[in-house]
Amino acid sequence: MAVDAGGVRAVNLARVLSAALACPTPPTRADLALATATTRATAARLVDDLLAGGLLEELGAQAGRPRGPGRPGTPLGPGSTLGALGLQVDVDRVAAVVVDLTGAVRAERVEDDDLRGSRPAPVLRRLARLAHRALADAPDVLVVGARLALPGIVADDGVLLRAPNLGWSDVPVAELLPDLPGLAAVAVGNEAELAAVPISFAAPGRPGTHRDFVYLSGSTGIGGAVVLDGHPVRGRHGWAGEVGHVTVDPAGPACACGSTGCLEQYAGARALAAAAGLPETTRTSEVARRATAGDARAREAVERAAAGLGIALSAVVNVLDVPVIVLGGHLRELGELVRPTLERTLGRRVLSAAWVTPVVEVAPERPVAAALGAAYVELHRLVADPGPWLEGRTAAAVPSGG
Amino acid sequence: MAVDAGGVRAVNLARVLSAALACPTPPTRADLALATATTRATAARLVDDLLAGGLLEELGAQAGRPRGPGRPGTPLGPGSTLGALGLQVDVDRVAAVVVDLTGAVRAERVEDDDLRGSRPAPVLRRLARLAHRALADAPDVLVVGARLALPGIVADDGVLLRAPNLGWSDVPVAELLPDLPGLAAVAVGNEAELAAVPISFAAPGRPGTHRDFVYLSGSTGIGGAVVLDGHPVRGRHGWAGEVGHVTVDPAGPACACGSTGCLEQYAGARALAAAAGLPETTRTSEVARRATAGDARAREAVERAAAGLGIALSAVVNVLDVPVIVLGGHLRELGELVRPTLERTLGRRVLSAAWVTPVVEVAPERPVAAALGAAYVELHRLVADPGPWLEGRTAAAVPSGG
DNA sequence: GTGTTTTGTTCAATGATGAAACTAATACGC
DNA sequence: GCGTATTAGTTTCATCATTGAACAAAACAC
Repeated sequence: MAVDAGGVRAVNLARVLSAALACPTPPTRADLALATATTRATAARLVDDLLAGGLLEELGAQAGRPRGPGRPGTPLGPGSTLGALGLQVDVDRVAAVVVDLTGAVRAERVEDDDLRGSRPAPVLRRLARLAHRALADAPDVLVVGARLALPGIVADDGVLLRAPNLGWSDVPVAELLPDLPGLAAVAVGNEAELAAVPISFAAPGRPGTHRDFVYLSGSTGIGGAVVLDGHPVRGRHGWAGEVGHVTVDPAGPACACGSTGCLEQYAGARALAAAAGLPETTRTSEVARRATAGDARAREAVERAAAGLGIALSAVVNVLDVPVIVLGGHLRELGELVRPTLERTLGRRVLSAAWVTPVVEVAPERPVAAALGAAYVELHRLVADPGPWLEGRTAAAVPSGG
Repeated sequence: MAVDAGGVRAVNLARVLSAALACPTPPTRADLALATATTRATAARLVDDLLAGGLLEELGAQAGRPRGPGRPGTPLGPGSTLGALGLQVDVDRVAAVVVDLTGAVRAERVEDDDLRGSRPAPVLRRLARLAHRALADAPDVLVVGARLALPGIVADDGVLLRAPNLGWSDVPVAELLPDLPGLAAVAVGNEAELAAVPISFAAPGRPGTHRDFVYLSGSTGIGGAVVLDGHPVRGRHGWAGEVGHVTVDPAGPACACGSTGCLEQYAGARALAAAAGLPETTRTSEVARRATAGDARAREAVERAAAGLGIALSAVVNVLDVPVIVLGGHLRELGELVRPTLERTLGRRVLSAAWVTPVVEVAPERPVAAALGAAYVELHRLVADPGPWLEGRTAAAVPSGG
């Protein structure tokens, strides 16, 4: 069973499907044959299987094909009947989204709330109710997987080891979460890592603008994700990305983690508010508003955050050679305010800046980015190996309902 | 040409060969069939091709096989007629080694010298002469590739952008290096990244003790390499691993790179010597000797280096989740002296240390580690895709000489 | 309306693996 | 010493997916 004829078919199914999803414009069977360096005969057979499985769909002939001589091809697109459930528990909200293979959000349920210091079990029951409703909102989508984004360190077996801002520790999330209809299990992942996925991908399987970047996330704390060559760097245990606890200044203020001078003490939402002379619960957008309006203390706080970010991110860039930094989470609000100092610091402290200057960008506004990314990841699992899925429902009709 | 029958064969050849090299004890055809989840018939066919190409060899029947009922199998081992040339230019030496697939060093030529501020062309000519002699030392090895390790930032096209300690800038190394007999081109790579390879691999294709670690290298400067899941993290342009310029303390001493408080200013060989009140060119082993002997300034210098390493490496571990740190280069000499402070700092500053404490190890003494790793990398290229090699020499006999 | 062009389909040939039968070589038991 | 059990390696045939070429379909262009 190393790689036999069946294995070849599985690989080529994935290749054709990936190529189809990656196409900026709906491809025909002939286009896919070209893209995957195979013959039209093979591409057509593989496409037929993918159509039967609902992974691809034949689009109307009008779908923006360039006109010209010759028989017009049949434009193909991702299937709209297959989707995944993305879940998110954050300090500010609970969310559930259903996303299909085209990238369309077929259902979105969000409940804003302050979940700092909450108890896991009730929150997870609430999340399950929300997920139920989202699934009911999209009855004609066959959901092939579910994943939950959590702002903390997650172990391989689905146990949340620690989410400092939620105040959760050693929570067996996968077990506690009530069963969802038609879904075997809910996978669990880190919020920043999952929120970075919609930056890497414009839609499931379709490359986004960047293949290599650091994404900074978070609200109170600062989480991060490093994406290289389109894949998140997860580390030995999947705990990579704790940019918030990189030391900015060993003589700096004490951090709740036991260390001193962590980035979080400079650019975390509470530290930022405190430095601006405001109550710790002040939203970052308010600090940014005051800094823009000319408030001296607010401006100083923002500068301090920018300098801290510069030092911590210089370490990341020096060690990982990532040319792009995307500011997400509450750091979005600071955006242009921190850019000058941040880019200047990077230019000075990054060794390779002489050849390539790191670029700082602001992530698009998207409160449920992590849930969206969670859904994408589940869809990518399907796309990466469609073989078993197709075998599992041979000759099965398109699902008629949830 | 996506994946056809020929592609299957290529993949399975690589699978069988990789499995054979990875085996701790010489495997038989039947063992390989088991290891690659294929049938004995297929494994035997693939092995025969690999034998014909010299990639595998049949060992004597006495090669440590467990005895028992049944027909004894034919133990197989890596071919001893195929090898690669590993080259190294360091501030302290020039080296050329020929390593075969078994991992045996068939030739080793080293010339110690101080190459700080040297001129590239003469050094590269000298390296070529050394390589010639090494190749002549191993006439019965067919050399399939060559790679040169350089202590600096290397671009994809083989240009050395900057090697601060050598004092080289923008050197088109691949062009300047005189041609070597029977070798099309010499690839170029970063010294730390290549020196880390023999830590990942006990022999070509044979896993070493660690799959995930940070390797610290260097003499004057400090280079680093991060290995995750057995593969070095190279970054967007291949410039990852500049641990030496991670900021330890933004208020620290100025660094030649233009920044302040870089790790190099704490744990670099010159900084270490200076902090110990010794001439900058003092070898690190001398500083270590004095510290061990009780010299107060030397001990302070070592402590300062250990603290700096702790802060910089905490950043690396927080961001990348690498559980093992291997001290190579001149940091080997400090070894046990820095371990207590280093491990303590890591324990305090690494967020995940509560679950997994990072381990600090000292690399084995091996002055030509980078050259060795360079040879391994070339051999791995062959192992990863033996198909073209086998086709290129169909029915060719074992080479009778260089 | 006819010719050209490109798409999609059909069909025999190719090539590698899988499965099973067969031969080879050793240990074990009597 | 000899037969049996057991495992290794080889041979042969069937299977399966791709390839390549020929064929049918559907549009544009003159």
